[in-house]
Amino acid sequence: MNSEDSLDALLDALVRSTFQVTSVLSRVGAANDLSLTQLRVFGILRDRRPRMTELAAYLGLDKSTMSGLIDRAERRGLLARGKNPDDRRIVDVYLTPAGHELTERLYGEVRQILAPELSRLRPEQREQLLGLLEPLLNPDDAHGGPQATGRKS
Amino acid sequence: MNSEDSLDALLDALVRSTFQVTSVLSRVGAANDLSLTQLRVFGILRDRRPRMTELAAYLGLDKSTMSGLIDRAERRGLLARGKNPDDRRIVDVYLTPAGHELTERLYGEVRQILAPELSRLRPEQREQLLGLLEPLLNPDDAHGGPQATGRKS
DNA sequence: TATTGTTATACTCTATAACTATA
DNA sequence: TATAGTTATAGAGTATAACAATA
Repeated sequence: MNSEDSLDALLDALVRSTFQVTSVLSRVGAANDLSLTQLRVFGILRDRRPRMTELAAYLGLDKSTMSGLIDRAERRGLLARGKNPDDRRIVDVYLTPAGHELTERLYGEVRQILAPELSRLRPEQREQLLGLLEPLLNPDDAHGGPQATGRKS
Repeated sequence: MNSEDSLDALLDALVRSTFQVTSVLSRVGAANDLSLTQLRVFGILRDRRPRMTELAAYLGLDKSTMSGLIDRAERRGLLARGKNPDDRRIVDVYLTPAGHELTERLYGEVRQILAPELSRLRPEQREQLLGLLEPLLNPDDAHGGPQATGRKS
């Protein structure tokens, strides 16, 4: 069946490109003693200040795993724990200035590595790719309209 | 600069969809006591019989890490080590029948999870996406021609 | 001597279970 | 009682260094 084959081929390409990008992220992280998971934590913390449980849920990790992860990064001065005055059980997490700097630097490195590949796409192709990735980014979207809806470039 | 912005947006989408797919792969792996790395090993072994060093190089891991990884999977009867008669230093690795079965089953599960999202793309959009991922899959391509070159559906 | 792979060691990542503090 | 987070523990993943076997 043709539709099945096309799905298989796409799935395969998707998985392989996923490993490709993951490999870049790991490499950049490792060069700075950060695991992929920590890189992800830093990415989330770029514009948020979640509590431990939220972070764990978002990453699909146990809260005890989060404790260790945050411990190690905190010990390096890259992020900090804050107390919530309303509910003193809650601990929220945020990047220190050093953590912010590092995060932006790492994103820059990733960008430098991937930009050459992506530059092989013409601008309108990049726009296309961005749109086609949409279903993966919002898995539970009500998929009524065409994919060109709410995004104003 | 507009071209810069479009690159940033695409990079961001690419990283996020990477984490999305990774999350699916991890979940499916974890449900069968396989790490992401082992899943990757199994994916490679699906149609190859590499030696330890090749495998390590391909995954970007140290050979000592490979030893442990292969040890644990071998202990479960999912893959095996073979001796090379030409050069007795070489150890090559291959899936056992049980390993093959498991691998195909896992790929099926991944497919079942991702298919609904990808089905939101029309067939010609899937074809498009497949083509647009090409630059990521072959990072060192001489990028002379259009991306529709050597792949025959 | 150089290469292939394993072993010893140390650290990170991860989950489960038991715990403390707060609500 | 229930929730937020930490700690204790154990196993997997990882790299570095030292090693054995083969070339």
